[in-house]
Amino acid sequence: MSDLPVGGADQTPEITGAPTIYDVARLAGVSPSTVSRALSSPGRLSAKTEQLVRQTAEQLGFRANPSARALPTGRTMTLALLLADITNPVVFGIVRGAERAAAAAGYTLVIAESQESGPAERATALRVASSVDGIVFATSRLDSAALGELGRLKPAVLINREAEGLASIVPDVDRGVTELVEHLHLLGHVDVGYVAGPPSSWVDRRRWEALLRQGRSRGLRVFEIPGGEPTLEGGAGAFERVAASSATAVVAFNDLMAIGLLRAARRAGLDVPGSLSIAGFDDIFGSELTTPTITTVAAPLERAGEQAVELLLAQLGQPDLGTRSFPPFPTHLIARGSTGALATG
Amino acid sequence: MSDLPVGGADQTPEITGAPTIYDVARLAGVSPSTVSRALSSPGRLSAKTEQLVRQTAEQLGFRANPSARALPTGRTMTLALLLADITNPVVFGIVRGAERAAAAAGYTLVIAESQESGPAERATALRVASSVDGIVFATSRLDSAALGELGRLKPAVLINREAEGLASIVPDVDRGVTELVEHLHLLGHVDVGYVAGPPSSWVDRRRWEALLRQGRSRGLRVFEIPGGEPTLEGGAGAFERVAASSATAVVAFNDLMAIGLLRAARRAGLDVPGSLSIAGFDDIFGSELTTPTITTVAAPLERAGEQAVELLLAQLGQPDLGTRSFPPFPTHLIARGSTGALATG
DNA sequence: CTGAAAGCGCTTACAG
DNA sequence: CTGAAAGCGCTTACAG
Repeated sequence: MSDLPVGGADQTPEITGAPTIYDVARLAGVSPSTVSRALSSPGRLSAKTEQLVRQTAEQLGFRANPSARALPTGRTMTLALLLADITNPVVFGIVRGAERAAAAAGYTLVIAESQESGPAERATALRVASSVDGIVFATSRLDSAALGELGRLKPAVLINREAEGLASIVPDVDRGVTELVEHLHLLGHVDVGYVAGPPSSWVDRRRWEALLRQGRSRGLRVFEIPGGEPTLEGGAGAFERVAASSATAVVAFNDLMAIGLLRAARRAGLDVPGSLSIAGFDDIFGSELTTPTITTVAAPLERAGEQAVELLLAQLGQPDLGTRSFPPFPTHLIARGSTGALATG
Repeated sequence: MSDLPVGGADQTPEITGAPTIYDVARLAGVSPSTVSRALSSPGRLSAKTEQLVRQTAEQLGFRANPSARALPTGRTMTLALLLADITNPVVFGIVRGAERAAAAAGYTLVIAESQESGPAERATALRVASSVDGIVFATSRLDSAALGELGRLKPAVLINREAEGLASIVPDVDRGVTELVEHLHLLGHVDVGYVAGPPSSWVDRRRWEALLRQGRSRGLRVFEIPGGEPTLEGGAGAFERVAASSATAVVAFNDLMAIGLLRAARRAGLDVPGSLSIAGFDDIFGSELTTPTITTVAAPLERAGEQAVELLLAQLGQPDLGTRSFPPFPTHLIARGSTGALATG
């Protein structure tokens, strides 16, 4: 693109565009292979030659062409991160963690959003697959079969999701949910509703199961309330159903829904937590801003993003790691203002 | 990567890894050049041949290798989006818009964050430059000289920033600020403080200038109050200085700071807006969640992200568009609860 | 309209 | 330790 106007006095033998290893080789008086080796397999040349080549490359402002490098090696040095919804604050931590880990390893991160649609997610994965060395699926809306197919195409790691034969980074949901259940129990709640997330969400099922299991073991009556989209609107939309239920406390699939629910409840004149306790998951930006603040089960998502990339990178080196997974990452309760004892009266 | 176990019965002449145009050519009984043409320059072959090649490619699950394509053409079909801080909700809209526009044009988007550091941003730009066809700088912390240098390396477009010789997408700050000033004026405020953002932020200066200009023309006394980081913490940290000033209303560089300020004010027992009005910029997720909700100057950031990519794409086709820019995008006031008249007494 | 051939900028056995 | 050569998978003038 940066085509310098041709025809000027040539200080250097006619270099158009970016310098190549041939330009470096000529100037350094060595062969192109030597330049390649000096730059990409340090330590395999005489220190003197390597030094000379490096200096010459530096002087010329040489930068290896990634496409040219990728062609013979088959390694693009690029990773993809697939997200269901980039505006969901829950992905921040993941994105930042993944970005950092990728950059630290010299990899570039491609981020693609599929706006909560499974088919779109698959199409995106297929589209980016050929330009990357591996894929991290965060908040995937794909079923196991589709994920398996994509996993055969490229090394892949899942976050917040498990699927046969694929490496994954998942939360230890029970840990945080146990704390949450205990918290609600101590506050005197017995009827606890779970406002469900998208049917295609793997964590939604894990959260529901954990709540059901832990709730029962504490003698709570736990039941499911249909949710809808995992958004503010989805949460608000579930309010009618929550109000119609016997629940004195509800746990929403995520904080976005919990906040939506909270706002709908307050608009309806309900006292939270006096008349209804509300809790969520993820501890997103915003959960601490509401009145009352949202009680939530948090997880180290930034760390999860980092680990997903690290696991993927390890897999690129040793394909047999394809199935291995990190131990589940811990979750914990952050008790805030939206949960409390029922106001007497 | 997906090396099928070798040695099985070969239905097709030994295809290891992904199929290439040679595999398609062999199966279709045409030359590789013909396959290439059929797939990348539709309409230049007989309809019959093109159809045949397409079907064969489909049947084989052929996907052109982007690196191999990029090598002779010099086009990577990839764009980069550089962000100062990915956790700042203000970038959501930009990211989503840019992502959508890029995908629509068949481009892949690389997203890189430089965590509010100018040098890191430059290093990142240099690093990704060789793998992309162009760069969008959103919320850049670089000075004009650095941006100019990078702009000579690759086509570039700036969002929320102007720099000599570079295309940019900037807000019409005056529009929203005029509304804001009028709003504050009507509420009876005279002493208005501006809590400044980062010195390296171009929009920070535009916001301050617009506020100063519009404020003066309405007879307000507008003055600057040192801010700090453009974060919740930065806003909270400025509270002491705000309280020590004569301001009855403050406008913060962005909503993040406005929210931080609001919370610090309330912690200090101040009535907002009874004793102090607070406004921000950007209308981020969260501004509507606080109590009171945040009055803010909003902008169509998603549209801006889209336009930035469209402008960049246009530039790739016609390099002379390098300097041209879209008209400034409109901004407008969203008056909410954090601004009001001073409580009497 | 289609094929043969050269070339994009690297890497990497293969020799020496 | 270093060079010459082939090859990665495409595209694209150049012929016909």
